[in-house]
Parts: sequence; structure tokens; C-alpha cells
Amino acid sequence: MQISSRFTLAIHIFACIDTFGDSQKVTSDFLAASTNVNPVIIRNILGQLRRAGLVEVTRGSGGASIAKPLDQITFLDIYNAVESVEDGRLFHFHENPSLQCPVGRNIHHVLDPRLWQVQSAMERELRSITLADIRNDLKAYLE
Amino acid sequence: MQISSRFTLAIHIFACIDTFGDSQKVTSDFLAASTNVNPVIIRNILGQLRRAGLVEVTRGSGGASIAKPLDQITFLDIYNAVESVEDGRLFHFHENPSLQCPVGRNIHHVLDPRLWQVQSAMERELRSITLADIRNDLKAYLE
DNA sequence: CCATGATGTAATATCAATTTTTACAACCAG
DNA sequence: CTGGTTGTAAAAATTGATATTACATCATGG
Repeated sequence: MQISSRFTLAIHIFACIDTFGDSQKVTSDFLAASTNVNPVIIRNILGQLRRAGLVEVTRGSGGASIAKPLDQITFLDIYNAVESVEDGRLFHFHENPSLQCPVGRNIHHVLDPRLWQVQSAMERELRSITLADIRNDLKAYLE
Repeated sequence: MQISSRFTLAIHIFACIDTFGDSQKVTSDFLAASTNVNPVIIRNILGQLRRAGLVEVTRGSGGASIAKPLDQITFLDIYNAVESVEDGRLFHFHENPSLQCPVGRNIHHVLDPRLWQVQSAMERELRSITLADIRNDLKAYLE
């Protein structure tokens, strides 16, 4: 199962605010047009990013801005903000292994550390990429 | 969004075959009892593992066995066998970013290599864990 | 050779999460 | 106070996972 598109949408949103924020007001309708998703989806993601302290959104007059320097916002910050999985676990464990079975009784003890090991590797990589990297990469394409 | 429980189920299945396969026939009903999921789910996963060359399942008389030495089956082999995502991509990209928008037009070029970078880190970690590790860990609990 | 107990698979139902869409109250600025 | 915007709720549509029923197919022991 794939990680939801809210993650790539959020990065797209940041790229738009960074690119267009100086010259115009970046509203949810503007972002909806650029991403081709419904404005309500944009507003919900902006809400998650706002509660995580990554963007500021002004009610009434409208428009969003980025709350921190780009090199201080990592992919992991964004991932954690928009990908709200229970307990923050990447892997879904089958719920009720049999306690009558020696394997079923111990599979969690055995597997949990290994699953964390994998998830940690992914999070480490997510933490190593910042929005400043994206700005740099994008700048090369925009010229 | 989480990775489906088919992955942890598959590992549970391997652990059962390895633990009980010598002393008894390991059927889909047996595995369904140990994992507490429906036997058809087990049979479907066994089918995916069989097509990936990781297990052998005998029709008619019944029972499953492991097709390779445990240290030659990695978590990545299992993950790829049971987690059938289109294109094998971990991240779901929003489908139709606007080609009218400079950001929308380039977001894929910018983001795709970064997403692969993250996915590769995860796959590298999955590749580093084998079923032999799980047998070792489980043995400590079974004694 | 057939009765039994398995597997393989299709079909359907249920459930959960995502995504879309409509609607509207709250809000701010000119 | 009017126009454009955000925040949010609610409902529908969509998708994928999981459960369940059903049955054809298969191997084997009696």
C-alpha cells in the first residue's frame, strides 16, 4: 500500500509558495489549480502544516506563507505533519495472533524491533532532505 | 497510510513453517489459526510467495514448505512478493499537476529522484534482514 | 477408484482510508 | 457591508484490504 499523495501535495504546495509567494497571494484556489486537486484538500493539508508550525495561513484576506527558513524544514517534518498514522507506525501488524501458538505468542517481540529498524532508515533519509534542496533543484528547471 | 499486514503475515507464515514444518503438515487452516486471519487470505499470500519462488505448496495432500535456505530470503524478497504496488513505488504522486504552472510542470522531475532516494534507503534496510535472523531471534523466545 | 482433506480461485460483502464535492459559518480588508 | 477567503462539517465516490462463501481441482490412503 502506498503512502498517500498528501505528502507529495504538501511539497508541491511549499514549492508554489516559495516560487510565487513574493509576487502574488497564494490561495487555496491557486494551489488547487497548480496541483489539480480540490481546494478543500489543499485547505486541509494547509491546516495540518499550520498545526505543525510549518506554514502560516491568514484567514479572511487569504494566502499562505512558509513559517521557517527552507533549510530548517525536512521531508520528515512534512511527512509527520500530513501522514497521520496511528502510533506513527509504517507497518500494519495483523491484530490478533493466536496466544495459543508459540509463534503467534512471540511474533510481535521478534518482529517489532526489525520493523522499527526499517522505519528508522526511511525516516533518517527523510530527515536528510530539506525544502532548500527542492528549491535548488527546481531553480535549475525554471531557468 | 500503512503498509498492509500481508507483509507481517508472510513473515509469520515463514516462522510457522520453519518451526513446525518438521513435525507436522503446515496447512492454510493451521496458519489461519496461528495468525487469526481467514484461510483464504493465507492461501492468497502463499500463492504470492510461491510465484516469487520463496515457498512450495503441495496441492491435494496439502502443506507448505520453504523453498530456499533461510539466509537467502530477505525481508525485501518477501516485501516485493506480497506488496504489489504499481510500478513498485512507495509514494503515491498526485496524478495531474497543471502543465500551465511552472511548478506543476516540473514537480515530478524534482521530486522523483528524492522519493527514490528514500525508498532505496528503506529497501536497503529490508534487504539486510533475512529469515535466518528471525529464526535466531525467535529461538531465544521459544526456549 | 473413490472418499477425504487440501489447495487455487472466483465472487461477493464488509470495512477503512482517501479523495471529491457541496455547503456554510467565520473572518479580514477595502 | 461587501467580496473574497479560510476552516470545517457532512456526504458521496473511489479505492484497497480483509472476510467469507463456494466450488472446481488435486493428491493420496484405504
